[in-house]
Amino acid sequence: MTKRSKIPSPTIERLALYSRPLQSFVESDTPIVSSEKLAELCGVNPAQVRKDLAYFGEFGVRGVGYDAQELLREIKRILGTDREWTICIVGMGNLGMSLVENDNFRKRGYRFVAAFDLDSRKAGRRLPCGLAIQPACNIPEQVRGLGVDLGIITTPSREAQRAAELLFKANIKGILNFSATQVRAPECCIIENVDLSVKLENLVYHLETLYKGMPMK
Amino acid sequence: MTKRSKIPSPTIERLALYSRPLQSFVESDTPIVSSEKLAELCGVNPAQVRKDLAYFGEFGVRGVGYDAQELLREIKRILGTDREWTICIVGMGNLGMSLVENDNFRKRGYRFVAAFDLDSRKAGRRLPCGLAIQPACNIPEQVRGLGVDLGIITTPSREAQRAAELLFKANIKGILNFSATQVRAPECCIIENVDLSVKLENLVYHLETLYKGMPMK
DNA sequence: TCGAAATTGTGAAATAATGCACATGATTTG
DNA sequence: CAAATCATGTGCATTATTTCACAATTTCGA
Repeated sequence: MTKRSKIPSPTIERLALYSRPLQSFVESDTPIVSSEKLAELCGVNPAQVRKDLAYFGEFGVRGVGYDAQELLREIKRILGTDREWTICIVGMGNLGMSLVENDNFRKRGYRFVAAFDLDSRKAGRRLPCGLAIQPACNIPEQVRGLGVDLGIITTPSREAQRAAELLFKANIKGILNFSATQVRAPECCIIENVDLSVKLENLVYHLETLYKGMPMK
Repeated sequence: MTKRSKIPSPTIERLALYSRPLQSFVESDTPIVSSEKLAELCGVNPAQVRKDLAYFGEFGVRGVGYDAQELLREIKRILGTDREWTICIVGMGNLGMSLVENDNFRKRGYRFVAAFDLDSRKAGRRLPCGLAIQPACNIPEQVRGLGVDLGIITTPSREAQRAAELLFKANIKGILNFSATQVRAPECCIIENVDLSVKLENLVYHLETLYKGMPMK
């Protein structure tokens, strides 16, 4: 299940976070940025920024700061986002449809190359992006054939595991799962779960405790 | 013994996670559930489940397990999801539209009561759920008037802060921010950020290191 | 050229979170 | 009714993560 790594996983999450303001700095021709500035914009501690980067090398200049463009390039190289990744998506409900059209993904180098739905009546419908919805039974063949890198699951919970199995069959290596169920996966496939209502529940808990005057994190 | 003073925030996140399978158990008339079973379904350690619950009380029976229905009720009470929460959403692009229609939210007791867009040309358009899109300038008055609990931001990054300011003006207490920028907020408003491409980047990093034969989590 | 200011990189301390292991209490079985 | 079994609750050791604090390095101005 879990092997050893010396890189804390919160560090990876934050590297992605840092890249947002860095992109802005590059676009606005701000050549140099300090760990303090970056930390402020990302809501973290400056020492944290430096330590996160230190896991991978020395990218800054003491007394000066970091070259925004260079640091951004390094972070992209570290994360693996310096190349295009292809994605297929299973479950073309409202959420699925919106993700396929999502500009942020495209801008960051992700490209949707196939869209599936378990309900074969949706098959054939053409999406604004040009893709046509395919029946889920096509997944193994299509995904293998296209050499798709990542899968996104946006089916209802009860169908998530079935969608996942089809993706495993296609030998996919990573899945972003938006359904509310945990998917059981073989060793060779990495699953990242994003349960949107969990996020809302977090918010609600904090508001509740705040209102009740209880101490909170 | 209920000691609410120092609740780890991962615990809160997991409580929400536990409620999913618990709901299924209740629906399928499975009255008793063990920490081991629950842990397995959520991909965590059984001791973790017990410890998480122990922060809030003793809900199980030694040698037996937990009453699914009762535990679910308790978790909902703890999280504050035992009542309806009203939501307004700002940014009616693809993502915003899909969230408004999202069934999961409705099932969990969240209700959208207003939808806004900064582009006033979208105003007046009626959504499938019955709401009509309003211009963002209406936020302060409308949100206050309706006593909305939570805000969701689904605008492009560059407009996120502006959307947030309008929500602050309406005295909103919590915001779920889907844009790729960190929003600066006053003390009195809690922000939860959900950057979807950060999730993808995590996945990509793990795949990269896997491919390169590097040790990983 | 020197000293002050700025800012990184990092060892070590502090804090936080997890998981083990076992005492405890419930239930079942022979 | 005793023994075996099961599963919770929890003290404590372990592991993970964050933050501090300061030496090292660069820049700038007098």
